[in-house]
Amino acid sequence: MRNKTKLPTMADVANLAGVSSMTVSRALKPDTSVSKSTREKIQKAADELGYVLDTRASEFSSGKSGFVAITIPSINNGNFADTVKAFSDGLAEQDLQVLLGYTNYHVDREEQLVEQLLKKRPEAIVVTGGMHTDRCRLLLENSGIPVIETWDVPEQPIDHVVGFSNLQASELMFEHFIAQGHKKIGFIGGDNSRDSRGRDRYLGFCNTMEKHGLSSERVSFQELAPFSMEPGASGIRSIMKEWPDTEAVMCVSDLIAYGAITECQRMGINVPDDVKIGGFGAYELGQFLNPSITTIDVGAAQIGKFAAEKIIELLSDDGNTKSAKIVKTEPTLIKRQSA
Amino acid sequence: MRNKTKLPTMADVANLAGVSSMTVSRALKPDTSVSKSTREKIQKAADELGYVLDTRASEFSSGKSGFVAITIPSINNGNFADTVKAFSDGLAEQDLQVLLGYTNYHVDREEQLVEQLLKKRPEAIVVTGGMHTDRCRLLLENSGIPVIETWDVPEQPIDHVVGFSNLQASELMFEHFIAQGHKKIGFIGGDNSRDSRGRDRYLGFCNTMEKHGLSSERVSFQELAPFSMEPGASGIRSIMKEWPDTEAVMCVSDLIAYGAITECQRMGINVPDDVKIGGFGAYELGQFLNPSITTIDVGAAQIGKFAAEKIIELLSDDGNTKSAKIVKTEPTLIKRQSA
DNA sequence: TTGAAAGCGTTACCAA
DNA sequence: TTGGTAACGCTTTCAA
Repeated sequence: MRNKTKLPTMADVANLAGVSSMTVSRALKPDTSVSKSTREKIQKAADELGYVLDTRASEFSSGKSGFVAITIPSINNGNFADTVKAFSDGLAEQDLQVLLGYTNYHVDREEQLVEQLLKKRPEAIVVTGGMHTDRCRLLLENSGIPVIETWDVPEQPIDHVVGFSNLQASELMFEHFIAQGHKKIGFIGGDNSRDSRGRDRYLGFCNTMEKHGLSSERVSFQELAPFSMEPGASGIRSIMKEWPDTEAVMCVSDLIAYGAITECQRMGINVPDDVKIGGFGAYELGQFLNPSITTIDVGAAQIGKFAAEKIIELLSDDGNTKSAKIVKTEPTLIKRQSA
Repeated sequence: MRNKTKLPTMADVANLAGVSSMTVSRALKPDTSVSKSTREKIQKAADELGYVLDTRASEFSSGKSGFVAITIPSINNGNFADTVKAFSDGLAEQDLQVLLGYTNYHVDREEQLVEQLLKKRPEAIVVTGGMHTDRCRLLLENSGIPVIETWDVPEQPIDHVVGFSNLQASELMFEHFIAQGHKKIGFIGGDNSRDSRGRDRYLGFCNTMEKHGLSSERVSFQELAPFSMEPGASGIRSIMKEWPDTEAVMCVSDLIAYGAITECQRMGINVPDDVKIGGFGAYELGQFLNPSITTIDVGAAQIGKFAAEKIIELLSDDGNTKSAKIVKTEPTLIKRQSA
């Protein structure tokens, strides 16, 4: 019904205003040479018809799509949300829209998503991490547009990178534990096969332990469910049961850390006096909890901001200015009560 | 540089495969009559060229955009995120993409956003709430596509509605307080001028109090900052200072409730023994906190799901089936520890 | 099962 | 400052 009603086109506006559609096209954009009187005439005609520009036609005709694509693992993750927000804010001035897709941490889903997004001819594409299927890599390489991998520093980047080393980031926490004199240190993580960033955080644990001649056996891997603290609780239970003298544990995320902390409280273990618990990600909530959570701030918003800046640079670029292929952000330790 | 490289088109694939571009067009879709051998030939040619369909051209040509638009107040709100998630999940099977915009709770920003979205010719649009600028209303009315207002039940709907009465929803909490024998009941809210849903929750407070012949004076309005518990803390301080015998307070959101609870703990007031605190929104976190938060579940995901179903129905519709204009979801009280 | 021609609504380009 | 004309890459429609 409704959909059958044909919307007015530029030609309709042109007719009503008594000008050519080319003039309408110009009058509807700022900074074009149209006499004031014609412009007003056209504006009036457009308002009268309730005309709204069809950007599909406009973008198709001009060859630009006016948006950039970004894929993130999960929409329910405050960190990725921060990246996306900073990213879209950074692009807003450039009249670039952001098309967002989430992969649920699956590379296959990512491949499917990337193809879908590419079909819409974005002017650039941002993906999370450096782990892709072969076909996905190929699609990105052949896309003819700037590609930015984020949240990681892949060994073989496709094109550009804005990220940090998850390995080095997690080392910050363990060095912090060690600086406080602890030696019996543990780690609670998730399924590493699907999440290379989580894996790198674990590797950071192993590296630091090894460097200081400490054991890296105090580990618990849990099935991570979105927005659940249960894995943290199970993880700390299992670690404290097997190694009751554990002094400090880092969790792969703040939420897991919070789960571990509340479980400690339940078990009568004081955090941080008996055991120190560290998180990862610097979620907003962590500062309000009791105890507040010591964590690693990976600079999620910064990643989005830098990615946006890079894209603006690359798109305005004539191909001359060589922007740095790899931009690294600096994770920092946020010292709070829990560790 | 990269952007100058011309991507292959259907014609290129057609040439390479030795067929017409029309045949390529057909071969690339499922369920079309193309002989198996031709289809394979074309597939091979497409792969060889790294061809990816240009949906801009295809959608422009066919007149369908393949996506629906949705606007929400904030991207950082778990409830709205739930709505969006259920919404996009519901539309995924139909090959409909979701274009998301957020208004920051500003009707002016909403107007701007809606116009921007409409320029892309979505096949339907979903907005949050029933409060719009006049021009925004007009744009929506003239859009020629199904419009769905959500999260509320406006008195004068533009078109379709999937929502609930915030007023009735908040009454659930106060009736719960009263059923427990409480009479000295309060409310902590925010700036009502910008948030009609918050205002309706306050009206629910006034209504219920009046109905039971109770005073509705125990109220504190705070400046609400995103992701801050501080307003809850200030609110409860101010209420307990002026009316120390207050028995139960409902907060306009779970986060505010959590702020109020922690402040009570700081002040040596036991929740729920001394004072009961209720929230609103049923955020995932509320169940893990100590005490866990009694709250109103508004069925955020349900709203997204119903909106998606409605859109599918309306789009496949020939205009015959008259789908109900207004779908109401049922908020429920979730009884937990804090009240 | 395949192909040819005619748009879809806008902008780029050149001319007036 | 304006207008005419030719794309843009695909799908629709009709014909073979």
